[in-house]
Amino acid sequence: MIIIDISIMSINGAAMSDGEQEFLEGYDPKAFDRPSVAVDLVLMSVHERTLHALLVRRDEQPAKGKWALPGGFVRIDEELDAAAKRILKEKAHLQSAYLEQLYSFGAIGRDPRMRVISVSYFALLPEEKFAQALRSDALTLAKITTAWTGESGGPAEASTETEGRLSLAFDHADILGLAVKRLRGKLDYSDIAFELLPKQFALRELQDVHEAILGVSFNKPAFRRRMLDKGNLNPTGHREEGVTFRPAELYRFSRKGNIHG
Amino acid sequence: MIIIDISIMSINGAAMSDGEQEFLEGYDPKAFDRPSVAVDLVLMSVHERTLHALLVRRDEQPAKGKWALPGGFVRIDEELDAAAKRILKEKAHLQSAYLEQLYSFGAIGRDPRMRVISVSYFALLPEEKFAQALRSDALTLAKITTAWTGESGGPAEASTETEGRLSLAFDHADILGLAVKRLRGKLDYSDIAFELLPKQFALRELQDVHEAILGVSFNKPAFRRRMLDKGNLNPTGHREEGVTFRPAELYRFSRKGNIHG
DNA sequence: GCAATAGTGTCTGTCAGACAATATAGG
DNA sequence: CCTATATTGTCTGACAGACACTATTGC
Repeated sequence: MIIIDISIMSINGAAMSDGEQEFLEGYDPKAFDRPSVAVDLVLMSVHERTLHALLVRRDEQPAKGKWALPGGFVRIDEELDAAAKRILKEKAHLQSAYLEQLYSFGAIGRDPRMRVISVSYFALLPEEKFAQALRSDALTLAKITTAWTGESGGPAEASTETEGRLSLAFDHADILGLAVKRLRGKLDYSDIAFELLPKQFALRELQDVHEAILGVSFNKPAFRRRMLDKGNLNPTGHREEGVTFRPAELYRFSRKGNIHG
Repeated sequence: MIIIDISIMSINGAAMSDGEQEFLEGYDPKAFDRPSVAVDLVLMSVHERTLHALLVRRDEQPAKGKWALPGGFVRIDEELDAAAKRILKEKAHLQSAYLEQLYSFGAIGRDPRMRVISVSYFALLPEEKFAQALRSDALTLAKITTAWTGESGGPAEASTETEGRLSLAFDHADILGLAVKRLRGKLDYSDIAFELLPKQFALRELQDVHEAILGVSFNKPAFRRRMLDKGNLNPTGHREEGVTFRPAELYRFSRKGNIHG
């Protein structure tokens, strides 16, 4: 048995009006009992031409020893986005990242402790920032694969060189799968690809990002044209360094576009 | 006190390890103060070539007298989707509808009573079903407009013939706006347009739905070709009735497509 | 026949894919 | 010059928009 003191349920609110009090008393007590709300982050980047995510090893029950998405409970006086940012700092040691709310997972048995509703976020990072996050021992960089392609959806698998396929905690394989689906879906009509690249990048790097995420390969001249015709890539005049062949021009993304006149 | 038998916690999955069991017995739920979790529904349809939504007049504080999205609290032993379906039945008197989770809103002061995190859903109905929902006096059919078009986003406005522009409760104008944005975004790559039409419909009706939602008008032959070329519309052999001009062929949507050989 | 809308055929501009050709770095 | 990759140019096929044309219903 678990014994829960219901008195904790009313500490948080402002004073209630009479009408409200009456309204609440007419309810089934189970309707008034509250779930916990958590935030889980899917931190993704492209590394070695493959989609990767950051996972944390659980050192507490439940699912102790398994790999999980970095997450934590939302505080009673904390906005959802603020909770996501806090977890980004606390668990991944990152000051900032592109963050976007993904989906809320609320299946009854997803956490064996109690009813937990998890608001998931997906986060995108340029590869350079992964190193910073990986200073923590508890974190690993896992390769992400899906059995499906394109629209369909479903869970994703995570694996590392040393451990092979990882067993993920809770319903985190589903969350990961949805994050991949969303990423694939938004890639070509939004600007999120640039969140995965450094400030300056070669067009080939941009193409690698697209190919890694969508799992397809593109015709190079057509891809170049398609990207440049959008009018939001500006050549910097700088070139790649340290390559043994012709160095590529580096471009910079600018949100504004080139519409003037 | 509420006493919960922990046996209900294990319906979901594999048996728990010894360590997990031990952990659960020592777990103190008081450690976290919890927000309330609610579900709000954006019930939409196309009526008289315009996007409309179902709103309910609040007869309780807070925001008494204002119009709001039909909603309610999620019960502690209820899945999120199940809560959405329950509210669909209780508040809109509808047995079924296309339902899809939209976004979770958790701003601190969005509900003056207490911290409420609202998981919003958007629902699509064929116009015929609106009549059924409107049997309740508390409900109204409001015309939805947005100051923005296309991708940008922002709040939406609701209005009726009798009351003009409505003042919506809480952050419901934002939720409505996001629902419209999602609907516009998914319209041409998904099958959701057919959720807004009866089983059999004329191509002109399908075009009306697209035009009402996107706020643009299409070239008729091009629209026809685009829809028919997808291969998931089957002519029924039946025709429109009660029109004073040439009656249109009625089509039926089939998810499978025509891929055979 | 007339009005009104359904449905078809054809031209054309846009754009992505294929592929060949040229450019430039290190050696 | 050779290798490897960047970058450009040209052809072509798919497809949406424009628009003129034909078809069918009630009156």
